[in-house]
Amino acid sequence: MSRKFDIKFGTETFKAWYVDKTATARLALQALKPDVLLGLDCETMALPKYHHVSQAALSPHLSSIRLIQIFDGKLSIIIDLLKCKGELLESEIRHLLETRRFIAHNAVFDLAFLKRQFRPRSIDCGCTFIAFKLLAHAARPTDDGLRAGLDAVTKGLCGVEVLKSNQASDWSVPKLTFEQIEYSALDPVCVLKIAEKMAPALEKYKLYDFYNLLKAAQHPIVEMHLNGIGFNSKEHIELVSGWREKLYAAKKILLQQTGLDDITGPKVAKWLETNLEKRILDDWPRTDNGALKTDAITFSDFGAVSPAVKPFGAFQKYKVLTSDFGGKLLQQLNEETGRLHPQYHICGTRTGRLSCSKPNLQQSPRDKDFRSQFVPSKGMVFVGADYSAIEMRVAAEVSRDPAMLKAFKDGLDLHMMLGSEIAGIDIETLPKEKCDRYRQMGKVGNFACIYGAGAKTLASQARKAMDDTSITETQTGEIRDAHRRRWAGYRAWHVKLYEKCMETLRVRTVCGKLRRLAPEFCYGAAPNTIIQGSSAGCMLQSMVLFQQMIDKGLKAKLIATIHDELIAECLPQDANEVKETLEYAMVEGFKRVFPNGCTKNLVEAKIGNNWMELK
DNA sequence: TCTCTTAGCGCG
DNA sequence: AAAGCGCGCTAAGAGA
Repeated sequence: MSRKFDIKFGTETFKAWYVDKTATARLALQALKPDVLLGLDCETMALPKYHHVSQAALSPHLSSIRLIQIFDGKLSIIIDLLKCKGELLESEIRHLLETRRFIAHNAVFDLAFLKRQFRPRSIDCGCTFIAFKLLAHAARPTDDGLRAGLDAVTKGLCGVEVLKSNQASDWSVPKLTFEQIEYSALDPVCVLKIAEKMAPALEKYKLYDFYNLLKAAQHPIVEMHLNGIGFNSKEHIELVSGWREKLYAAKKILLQQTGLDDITGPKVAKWLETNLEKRILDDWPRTDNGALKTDAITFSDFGAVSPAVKPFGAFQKYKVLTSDFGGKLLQQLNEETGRLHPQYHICGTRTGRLSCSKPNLQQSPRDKDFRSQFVPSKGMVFVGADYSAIEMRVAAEVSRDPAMLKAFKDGLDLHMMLGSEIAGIDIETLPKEKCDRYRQMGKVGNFACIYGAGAKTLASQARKAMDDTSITETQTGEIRDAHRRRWAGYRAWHVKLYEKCMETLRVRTVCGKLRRLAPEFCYGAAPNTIIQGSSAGCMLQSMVLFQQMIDKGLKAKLIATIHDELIAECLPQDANEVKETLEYAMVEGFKRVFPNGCTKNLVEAKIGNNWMELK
């Protein structure tokens, strides 16, 4: 039964209108004030056939929208889509979505459902969650204790208490309680109210340009989530059983050697404490709580001095592979699509990168057999590309180091260049058999030193990367010095940035994201934020551009992004066109951030039948 | 039994 | 003078 009632937001009172008749729903839509920004929220419910799936209501493939709530500043309408149906209503909602401006809290969630259910050509929708995170990162040095839920933000910005109990309630019941309806009416009100509070702050911190980029990026990001990625379960199961065998073999040896009942980090630490010689224990690194560290780098560092610690490394590798990537992925396959549907979190990091979860595609092992399990839909191919040495490129662009800039312009190998500096010999005269080793040292040096790593960190990194426990801190101190000589302009930029940062305690990426830093982070995190964050901005721009090409008719789907890599899929006969378009979008995305930047050898896309083949 | 923290590790 | 950074996920262990 349709119902009109009053709702209170603090001291203000607004009208609300719950509608459960199709004809009335159309009247309610027409009652919305024209031309104003609209607060938007949806409540979703699992489809009956997926009631057994936990959290099904969060997946757009396993559930549908129960309520759409829209607030125009005076009136909040709640349309019950379980009761209101029909093509006419659907086309009117689609028209509303295509022609009005909206704002929602964590809009990517609502957008995924709205896109699937109403297929609008586009939706102009801002996001108060993104805005809140941007402001938090600009104002606070850490995220500790930060709550970004709609209720917490409303309390924080407007001082108004709203119960969020409705969010977890069952939205699939045939007849909603009045409480459910009342609270659902309030959600879009909260969104519009906090948006009004945040707008001047975004202006003040000069965050609007970056906010608008993230707002645009919602579209490709929702597409990637909805599209998902194919996964070969059969091959995966075989690979994992191989890992398990290796794990058990390594475990058996260790159990015999140590006499322990199980091999766990804390137990191993205790065993080492009682079994290693004192002179080794004195040098062994410890955790914050005083226990012996039991990580791979420590084992690799001490493998040379004590043969007893060597077998722990291999065990750990397979322990992680089986627990993180064995079986867990299969559980996340979507029952409706049979695919993985990772979630990308806009503003999920303080630098401006995306983060990813359920599953986190970004941490997939580089193992060939593993990556080859990610596949296109039947009859399709992958087209993928990554930015070549994007962080070094951005380091060159922001620092204006003449040697780095020239190296990119001439298409040279920057790792080899640092390698020859370390060797103290010109590249041409460097003996062939020594080239690989020095290049690898140069690579480790380039990646660690731009963020201020010292000899100690560098030594651990080099020992692991080069599988050589004999590398000393004296040697890596020389790598650091060589880096400062070879890229002297970069060093000067870094020092200057550090000094400025210690005064302002803030750093801004080229794309405009502002980050507040604690003083102890001004040395390493400041250059990292600028370089990593601006690189991420290039990718955001390129995703937006590529999706625009798709909207204009390019026959492709966006599938995934892994920081500097973008993957699409298409029919084989369209692959060449898609490949060219992807390269264009990524080069253009870089140029949006660095209009005069060097794009030589920046991107080369590949066509393949699985993720591994794109490398 | 559940929740929270710590240590460790996968990736870029 | 010296200082790697950014995530998400898992198991183990501690505490409520």
